[in-house]
Amino acid sequence: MAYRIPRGTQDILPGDSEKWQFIEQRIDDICSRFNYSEIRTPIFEQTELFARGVGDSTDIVQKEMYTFEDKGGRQLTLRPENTASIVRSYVENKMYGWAGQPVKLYYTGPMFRYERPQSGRMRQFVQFGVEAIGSADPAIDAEVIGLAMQFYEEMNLKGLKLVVNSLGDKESRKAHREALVSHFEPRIGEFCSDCQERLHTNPLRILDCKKDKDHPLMVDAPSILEHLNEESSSYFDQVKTMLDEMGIPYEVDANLVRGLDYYTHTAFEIMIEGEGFGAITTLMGGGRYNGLIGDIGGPDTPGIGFALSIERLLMALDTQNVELPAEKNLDCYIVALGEEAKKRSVSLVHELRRAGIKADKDYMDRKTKAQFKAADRTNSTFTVVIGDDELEAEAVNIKNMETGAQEEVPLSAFITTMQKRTRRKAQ
RNA sequence: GCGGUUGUGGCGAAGUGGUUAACGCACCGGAUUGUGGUUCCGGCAUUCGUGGGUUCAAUUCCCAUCAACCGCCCCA
Repeated sequence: MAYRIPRGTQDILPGDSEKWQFIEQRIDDICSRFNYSEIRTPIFEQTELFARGVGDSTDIVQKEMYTFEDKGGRQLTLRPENTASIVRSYVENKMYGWAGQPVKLYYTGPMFRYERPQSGRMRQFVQFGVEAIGSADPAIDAEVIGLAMQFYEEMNLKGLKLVVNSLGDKESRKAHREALVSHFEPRIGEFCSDCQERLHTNPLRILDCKKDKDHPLMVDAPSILEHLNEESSSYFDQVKTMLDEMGIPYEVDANLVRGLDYYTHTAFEIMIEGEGFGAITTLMGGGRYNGLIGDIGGPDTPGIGFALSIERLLMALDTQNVELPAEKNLDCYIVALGEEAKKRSVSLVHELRRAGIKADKDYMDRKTKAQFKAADRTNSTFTVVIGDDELEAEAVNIKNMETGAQEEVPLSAFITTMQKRTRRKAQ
């Protein structure tokens, strides 16, 4: 084989594409109920947007971006996530001036990260996410989290765990950061090289380190929750209270940090428990990003959102044996016998389709028996036989594939008869 | 970037240093004329990821390379 699919990408073939379509319908449906509108932004942006938006110290920016230069010498990057793009669009299109604040948006589309592919991790993967921009009401935090939980519930996924934390506002984060530096600095030499780096770039992420998680200093490391100022603390309490009132169970994890720099206040993740999942347990991640819009050059505006991977959703559904509709079926398959009938079947099948009927015919010059087999494979409700006898009689033979019953119908009444039998109407 | 496993027809999967590379599924054809889902019969890899080496001989041994899968880091 001469050409291969690029590493870390996949073809979604018939049999699976129906599952994707189904999920996409459910996304559109739930977002419409929550009053979120779809936004579609480009698949690539200026590299600088991600570097600034996502954060220079993040793994995404440091080692995972697909960056290239175009013929005009512009530095561009395939989007590794969508929030930065949406915020760019929000600012560029001056959405802060729109009627109907907050602006509530959702998207579904491919994201790109240069990673070693493995279970649940691809170089091109599809995220569904929402962003609510313009409101600093804890109720919108609860709504966004509630939307994510409701989505999984409607997909019949079980064993989910919602984890929440607060990263506080700028002031709280600064206090926490200083506490972290003074806590770790004296013994930073005992930590891994990544953590030594993090001490100055982003000490918060030391808490997230898996290598050093058993180090004695980790146990009594300063918690962000202890450094929240009154406003931040009260905000977090309100979000939690609302989740309680909505009947959404959650766990507070003070070490939940998230890998992107822009988060403030509420951060959350949905994990899945259970076997057969490889190394991946995070299905969705999100949080509030009150500084981001300002960082990107817009007015100081609060925002919150989440993103989840469709691939991981499908994996989860698969491990729990949740069936998704994938079967296709046809109303009518035309079996044509003889040269004359084969020619005639071309326009016949077209007429059926114009009449709203799902129809197909043989294109492989198969024998009678094989055409019936093919009809059977398409799960067709009816088979229509047209051969020399029928042509002579100006009629067709309609066979019900379930009962085996056949009836002769005049050609002139064929289409209307099929419409009645299949209850289809012209489009 | 590092580590592990694997690489035989459309798919699944045996196999051996030496004439024609099992088997199952799928597919195609046939079992008296134009009728499916069962059964029976027949067909379907000059070739064993790619390149090189050892050998009289390699799909089987060695080396390299590529790819896939899984794991680490981190994430969705």
